[in-house]
Amino acid sequence: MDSGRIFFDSSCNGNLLFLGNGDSIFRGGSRVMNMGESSKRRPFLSTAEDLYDEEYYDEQLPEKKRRLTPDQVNLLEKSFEEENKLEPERKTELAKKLGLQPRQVAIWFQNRRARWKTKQLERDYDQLKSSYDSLVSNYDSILKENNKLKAELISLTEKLQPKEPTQEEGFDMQNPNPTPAPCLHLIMKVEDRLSTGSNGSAVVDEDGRGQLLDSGDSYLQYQQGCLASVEGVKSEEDEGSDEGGSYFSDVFAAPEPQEPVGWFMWP
DNA sequence: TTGTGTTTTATTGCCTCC
DNA sequence: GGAGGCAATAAAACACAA
Repeated sequence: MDSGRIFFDSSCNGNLLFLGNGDSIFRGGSRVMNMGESSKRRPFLSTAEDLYDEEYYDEQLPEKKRRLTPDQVNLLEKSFEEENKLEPERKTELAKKLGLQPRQVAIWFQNRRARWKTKQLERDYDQLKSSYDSLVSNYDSILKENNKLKAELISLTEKLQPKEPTQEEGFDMQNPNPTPAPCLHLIMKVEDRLSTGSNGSAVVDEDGRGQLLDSGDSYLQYQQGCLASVEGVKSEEDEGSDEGGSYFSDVFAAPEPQEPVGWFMWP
């Protein structure tokens, strides 16, 4: 395209002003004046009367870029609200009404659509952000509830801790390494389950052999018959809550009985 | 008054559709 | 291939603080 710039004649009579590479201003092909000579500017937002007063423009010729009057903008805005696309008929009609070139009307609509899009993006962003903030706050309260339950669980665990065998009770020759009480074992597992860390899902036997028992979803298969004895751990469903899923529903979903595996056997 | 940031008008180049 | 739309950009006009 041409590197020069074209401007519409201020008087809106359809003549073009052409700024060539040398910054000279041409009107209808002949040089009128250069940029230095064009420094006379009308004040911003002249009255509509001024805008269409030929004498005014005879004195003020030529203009570079000119803002539309509030009246022109109002009419354009109204038209934009009705329909943000511009059919050729409406364009020429509007241009006539406003005393502008159809091209100027088209450009105004184009820029207006761009502004609308930017605003729309901002609105969408705000909406997403508030939605995100609400999710974060929800998550925080769930986390607090989780911690509360964990603390409760720990305190109950301590209460259930088996006493150290005393001298009086003696040493059981038949069973030198007694397994922990089944329910205590379960509590330890559930506690693992409640852990918020990413490592909380893999269960390893706690006597140091490092054998992986479970990847996180099926460890209760070893503990049939003991679920009811865990106190203080309730699913939300038990409380009649219908919001979200249950924290423990998967934990308490009793699986089909399966063959116990190897050394990990309940008495 | 002047420097700086924002808004508005307009151009340019590319893309899509008919 | 021309018309029209859009994104990116330029530049004038304007607002405002220092």
